[in-house]
Amino acid sequence: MAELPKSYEPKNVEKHWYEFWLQKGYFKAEDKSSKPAFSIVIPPPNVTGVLHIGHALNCTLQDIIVRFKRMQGFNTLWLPGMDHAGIATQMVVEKKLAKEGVKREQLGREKFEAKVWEWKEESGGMILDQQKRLGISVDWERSRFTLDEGLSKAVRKTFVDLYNAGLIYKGNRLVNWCPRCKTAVSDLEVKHTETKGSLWHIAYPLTDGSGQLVVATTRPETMLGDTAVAVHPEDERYKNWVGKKIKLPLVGREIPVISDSTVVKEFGSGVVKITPAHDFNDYETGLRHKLPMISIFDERGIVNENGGGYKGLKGPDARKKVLEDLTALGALVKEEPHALSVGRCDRCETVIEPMLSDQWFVKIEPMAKPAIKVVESGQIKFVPENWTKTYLDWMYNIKDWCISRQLWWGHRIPAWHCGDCKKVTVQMEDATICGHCKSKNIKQDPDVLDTWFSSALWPFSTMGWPENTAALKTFYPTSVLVTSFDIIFFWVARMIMSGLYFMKEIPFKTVYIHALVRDERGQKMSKSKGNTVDPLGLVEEYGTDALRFTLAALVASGRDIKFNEDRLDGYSNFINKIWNATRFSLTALEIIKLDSNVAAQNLTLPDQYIVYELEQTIKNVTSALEDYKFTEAAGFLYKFTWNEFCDWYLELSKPVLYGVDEKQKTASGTVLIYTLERLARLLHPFIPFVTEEIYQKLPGGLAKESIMIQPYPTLEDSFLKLGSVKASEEIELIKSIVTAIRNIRGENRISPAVKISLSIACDDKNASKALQRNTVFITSLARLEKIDWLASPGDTQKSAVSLVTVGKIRVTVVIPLTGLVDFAEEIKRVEKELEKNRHDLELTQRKLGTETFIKNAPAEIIAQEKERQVQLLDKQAQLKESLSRFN
RNA sequence: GGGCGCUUAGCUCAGCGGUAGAGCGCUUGCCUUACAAGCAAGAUGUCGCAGGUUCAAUCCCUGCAGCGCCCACCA
Repeated sequence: MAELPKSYEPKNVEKHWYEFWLQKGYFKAEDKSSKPAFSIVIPPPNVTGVLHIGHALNCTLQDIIVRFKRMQGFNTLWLPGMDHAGIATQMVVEKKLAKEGVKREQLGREKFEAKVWEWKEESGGMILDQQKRLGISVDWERSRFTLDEGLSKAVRKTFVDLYNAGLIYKGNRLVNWCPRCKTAVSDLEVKHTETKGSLWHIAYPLTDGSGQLVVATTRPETMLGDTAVAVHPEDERYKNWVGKKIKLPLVGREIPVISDSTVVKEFGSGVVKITPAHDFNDYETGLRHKLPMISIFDERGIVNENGGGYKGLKGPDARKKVLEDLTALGALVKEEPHALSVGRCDRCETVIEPMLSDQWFVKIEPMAKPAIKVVESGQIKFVPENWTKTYLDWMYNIKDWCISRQLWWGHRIPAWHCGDCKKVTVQMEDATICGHCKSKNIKQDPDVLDTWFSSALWPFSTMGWPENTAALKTFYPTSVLVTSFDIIFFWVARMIMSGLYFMKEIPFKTVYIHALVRDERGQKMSKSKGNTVDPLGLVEEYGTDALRFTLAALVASGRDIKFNEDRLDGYSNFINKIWNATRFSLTALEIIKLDSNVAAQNLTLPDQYIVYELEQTIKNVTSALEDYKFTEAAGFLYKFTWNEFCDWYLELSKPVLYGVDEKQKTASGTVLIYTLERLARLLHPFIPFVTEEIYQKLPGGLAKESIMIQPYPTLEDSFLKLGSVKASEEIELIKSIVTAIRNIRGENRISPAVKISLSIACDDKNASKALQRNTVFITSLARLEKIDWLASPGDTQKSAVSLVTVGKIRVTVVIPLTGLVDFAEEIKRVEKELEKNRHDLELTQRKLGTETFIKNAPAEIIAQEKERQVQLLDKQAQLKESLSRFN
């Protein structure tokens, strides 16, 4: 057998195995199969850039699930792809062009689009490489891009169908407008941030000269577009003013005083200026009162001709000038500090300006209703559950969705405007004549669709919809969607709505929502903050497996994961630990033979114990994974691997493997390798590379072509019959004895090189026999010369004595200390134990002394407490006696 | 203004009705022929604060405080 390196070197193996898997086609799913289907569609990353650690988390979790299901025998599809990410990508390319001194307008639409495609190839390639490094087992041949021909067709069909159903309409509405991106954005793309501002009180004179009304506003420049002033209908102060007219200062326009119940009397002066074209509240008020709506800004946020003398000024400059002029007029009554929330563009952080413009909308309510129902009824489940409420609350209050964007990168809206009859033609095919008047004087709508419009179709558009494909039949609805909470509204909700509308079926049965990864101070990672953690850097340093295991172990956190490299460091040691356990096992194989028909009677106690523990681990890990409890599953695996298999079993197996009993050697060696093989399979979904490497090193006959196509270990495995609970319990006793001896050795600083002799007395005959049969394990692990088995402790002069109890069995370990140590250490050790004993005993006795406890607690608990008391008293007596001997 | 989380060992985090766990860090001793990225032993916690429910509370309930997130048109 070839020598294995002393430490695991991921770099040498990861690339190799990934290519091997690809070449073998293991990631491919079957459109038709006798196996049950399991499917996941990947949340497509934006083509804009490199993956961050959040993607790594997202991919890792999905890959764990997918590999687990694949091994369980499902026809498993994990469908990959990328999102064209309209606004984000356009911005990136615009920035890149700006560096070359080019504006997109100079290039023109077509050339600009070509540039984006160019860039998409480059950036998309990088993402692919990154994903591969993470080991994701997606079916690459099914990879989709939201601007693919097929998906574009799906988008068109969706648009046309919804339009024909009256669920898409075009309207001149007040929308969120980003003056920098020069496009409308949806409500979700506006981020509100608390900002310090002012509340300015401005005097508006009445036209009849009977006085003035003072309005309060945070945006004085918008007065240029005021078309009314409103007061509350029951506000006694202003009752008589309603119906009168005001002469708007600076502008000179006459506007009415109206009454509207949305006005809050207590706020400011109780008088509100109404600017329907630049404020969402005012817009509503304007509609109710049929007020004129005057836009005063152009698409760049600069005052237009409606702003009179202020034309050409940018928002902030206009404000300054308006305030100056008002002051000069004496109309500025006062200015007070006022905190307000300012909406900013999600992408570029520019302050959003509500603007009137022609946009396309989805009438969302008819689609929302069924989408609410399927979640309320539990047809779609959120994990963790509490996200259900978040989802539903948003859905109950959902508003029409503005889907048009004034961008060049994206799905062009399939609508053609007629220059003659002015009507709109909406259809699948590119139109050449007007569908109404047959005129050829038509032009396609210049706008593109919101990126999320195409993402909403992802679970079925990627499988070939609108064609009725075999893939759809087999894999839709998908099994689970894995994503983070920040896109529940953007994406999850819309997929549910469109899935139900177009497929008449839910898009996925479970939505697993995971945390967001933040930096070690809890800040959201972003490029601008420079606090991003590059997963590839971590992969380079620690290996993919270590990163994956760490992410799985950390994911249980509530809402966010503060990424901490120390944890990664710890788990990378874990990978190395497994590697070395393998090295040991394989070395052992050089001296023993494998026997697939290993006879139960040749098994050692440790063999029976480890198989039993393996069985428990299979049970625990499988059930944790079924429930998406990744952290728990990782924990079970970690404990079994390190604390049972390595710390105890491997050590226990040494005296056997290096011993003389050939039958035992064969049996033990076989159990060792078989357990390792099952453990590798159990671990594979989490750490695919090292487990494949290990698997491939296993002796012939045991290792098949690849670990990733082997079954996930189950309780049906006949090997597990070799396990025994009783053996596990006996090993527990041995562990306790060994630990007690080590404790005495350690505290007394008895050199590990010194082999000591001691005596052990056990009060239980059967246990005593069992222990004696297994003496070798105790002497080996505790580094003993020999053990005298006694019926009772006997003479304990100048000895360290330790009472070990497991269940009802009491074992006394007596270690003669003569000539070995200074007794002062042993006295300290005993006193320390006595102190703890005192404390525990007090707690127990207090409990047992409480009448209500005896009366109300379950018998089981009382018995347990009594047992504890007996043990503690025993121990106390022993400790006291020990002390007295040294005095 | 509504909603949701979080607060556990020095740090990063699990756990969750019966006397607290992991990794890193720390102390002591070990190159014991798988692993010094290791082994063994050990120290460290009024489980945010105050009430309540319970025989029993870190865990359930209420209130409070601190931190964070999401949603919301109070100009």
